[in-house]
Amino acid sequence: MQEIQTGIAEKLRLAGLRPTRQRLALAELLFGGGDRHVSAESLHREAEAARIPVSLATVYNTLNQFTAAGLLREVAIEGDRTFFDTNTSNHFHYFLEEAGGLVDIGTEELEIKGLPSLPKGMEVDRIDVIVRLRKAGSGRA
Amino acid sequence: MQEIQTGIAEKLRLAGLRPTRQRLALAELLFGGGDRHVSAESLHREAEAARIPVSLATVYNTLNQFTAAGLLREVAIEGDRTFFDTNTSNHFHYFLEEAGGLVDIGTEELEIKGLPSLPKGMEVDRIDVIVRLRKAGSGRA
DNA sequence: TTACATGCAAACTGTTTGCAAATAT
DNA sequence: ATATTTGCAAACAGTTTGCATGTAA
Repeated sequence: MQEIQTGIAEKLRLAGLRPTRQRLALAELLFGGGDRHVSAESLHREAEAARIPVSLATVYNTLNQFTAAGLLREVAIEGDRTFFDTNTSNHFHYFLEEAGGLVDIGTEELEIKGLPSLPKGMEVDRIDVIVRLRKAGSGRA
Repeated sequence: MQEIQTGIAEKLRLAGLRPTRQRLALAELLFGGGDRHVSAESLHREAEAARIPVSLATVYNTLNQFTAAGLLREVAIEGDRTFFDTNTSNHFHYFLEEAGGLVDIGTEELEIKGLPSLPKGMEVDRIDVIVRLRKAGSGRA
């Protein structure tokens, strides 16, 4: 674990990003608590609710910048919106199909084995695992 | 050829879809050979190249209908386009980051263990695994 | 002061949809 | 004959971008 609030401006600086009002506020929302999964829309709504004036475009830009800087991770979910995860370490997800929500699965709990030999000249960048859950009894296709 | 087409028409009928010219042609492209990964755009281009007149809207509709009918499977890749896989059985994917391509990993080769207890009232619908590959030596972030 | 960040609106991309014409049964 | 499907273009949603204004260093 690292330092918490004071570290945010520093964190941005280290990432080569000026700690502006908007970025600080968004970073606070994102990294102030525990691990989070957000979309641009959801974060924007949250900012509005917190009386932080930020345009949606800036939220998009900020999320992309944070991702490029390694502060966030993009989660591949099919469908329209893009999700960002504040937990950038290696871990996997439950995806709640009805609700559309994401929940972390701790890395240590899940293990992948038997990865066959890779196409030559290739190496693993990372592995995304999404366990899709549905209400028990919704039956199968 | 008649052989194949007849089987495909049957397949569509069983799925509750009228075997129209366009659907037959697209189904032929999709299911005529081995397993395939397509996007609406790529399939549309392929159809044009094969002198099959189909509008892009119909390609979209058809892919969605085939997916709803269980003939295709949607693959979750972050980014703009949606991919469809003709292999609907349980299996996983390599994603070639530079090229943007998908390659199957046979199920039996890969194994997931240690799935923790699920949130109550939930059951696993399916598990998506995407092993992201990059050119060896592209270094890490 | 000066380069960078923000906000707005317009632009863009992939995808969906309304409706008239065409087609399958 | 009748319900479905097609194609086109317009509509849409999410996201990106150009440019004038504001702000951090």
